[in-house]
Amino acid sequence: MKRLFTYRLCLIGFKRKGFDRVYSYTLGESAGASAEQVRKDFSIFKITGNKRGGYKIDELLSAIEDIIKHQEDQYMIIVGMGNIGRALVQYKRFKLRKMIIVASFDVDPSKQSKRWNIPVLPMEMLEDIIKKFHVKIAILAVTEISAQDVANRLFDLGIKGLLNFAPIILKTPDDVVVNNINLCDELESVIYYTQKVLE
Amino acid sequence: MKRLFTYRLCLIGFKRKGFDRVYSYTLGESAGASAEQVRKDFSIFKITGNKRGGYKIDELLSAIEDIIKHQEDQYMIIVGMGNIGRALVQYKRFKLRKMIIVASFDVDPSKQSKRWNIPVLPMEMLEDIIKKFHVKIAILAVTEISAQDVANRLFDLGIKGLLNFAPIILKTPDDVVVNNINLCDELESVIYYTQKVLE
DNA sequence: TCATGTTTGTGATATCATTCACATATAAAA
DNA sequence: TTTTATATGTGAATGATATCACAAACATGA
Repeated sequence: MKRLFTYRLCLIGFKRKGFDRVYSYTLGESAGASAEQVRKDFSIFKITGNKRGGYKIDELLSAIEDIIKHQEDQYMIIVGMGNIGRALVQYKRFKLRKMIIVASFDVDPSKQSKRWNIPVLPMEMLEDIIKKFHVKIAILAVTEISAQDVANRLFDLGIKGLLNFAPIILKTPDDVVVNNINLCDELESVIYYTQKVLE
Repeated sequence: MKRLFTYRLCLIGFKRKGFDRVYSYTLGESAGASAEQVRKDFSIFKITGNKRGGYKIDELLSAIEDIIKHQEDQYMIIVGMGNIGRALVQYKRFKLRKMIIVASFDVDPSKQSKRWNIPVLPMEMLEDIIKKFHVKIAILAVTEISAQDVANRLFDLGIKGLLNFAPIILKTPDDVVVNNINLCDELESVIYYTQKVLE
């Protein structure tokens, strides 16, 4: 599944370079997987190519889109307007992927201005917005101190998917999906493997 | 390896809550792994607990630190002062983990002010800084258009580890470690699994 | 001090993921 | 049209990870 996203990325790259076909070998090379891996992955999802001719990039891309599909706009909120929250609010790429941030929230009233393209609201308005836009997905970018409390509140209000930037493993109900991004750990992992490569 | 970071996170959490011991079951529960998994992981790294008494959190933590170890400060640079670059420059947590961002870079002269605690320099100064601080690790937060070019330049200047936020799979020399973070994909993956959980 | 219940540490086993190997299809060239 | 070289698609083999099952250790309470 993770690889599907990588393939898509590579395919977009190939398309930009003017190709209209790829071979499992080419794609694998660029995505960091073996050719067989690529073909197996596709066969699992019943994506089929052309013997001898490889895969047509456009067909492949739309097949992948179908699997990852959410054709409709996905409304989302961001909670926590610190460094990361602010960066994400302004991140333009979300819109291209039909991911719409309808509002952001922060406890700090001084952050509740409308300097950004998206309103920064007080926490009391969480319920209103979530109900109004039927928000199911939230981005959590608060401190680790308040992360669990805020998360609980979001779960109570019906949030079912969370992208969590707080450096803490949240306790979550079974029917909620959480994806943790810990920037320090990601960097630390780079450092670790770099040191290993350098013997 | 990935789990080691998760364990550390959980252990810090337990410590904050006042515990001084954990059991494989407790830790696994909180880290999203089975108890056996936790013990196996530890046994691989020769981390040993106390039968019946579990593991002492402090000992465990320092054992994990030893494995992930980089006791010395790690000097790093950030290239690209867009939304993400700016957020990372201000991200305070890096310092706590001995990861020091010595400078950031951007092609856009208008961004080369000293508003931040860290200087924003023109690309021409890359070599100077990398040489001066013996920088081996870089964070890439430029657009996908220029990402490959900038990356190549960094590799030429001796960068061996890269945390890449550009939505592109980079071509890299064998002795370079790259860790990709694609925010859209991370969010999309949340959406995907959330839809799945909701049947 | 001893018995007891609990938790670790780890081979054996099972599950999952990747690679191999090759039959099959087919685009392109002759 | 026929040949041929090249890719796919997929079972079988291998390798990697996770779970099971249980003996050994030892805190704790009687």
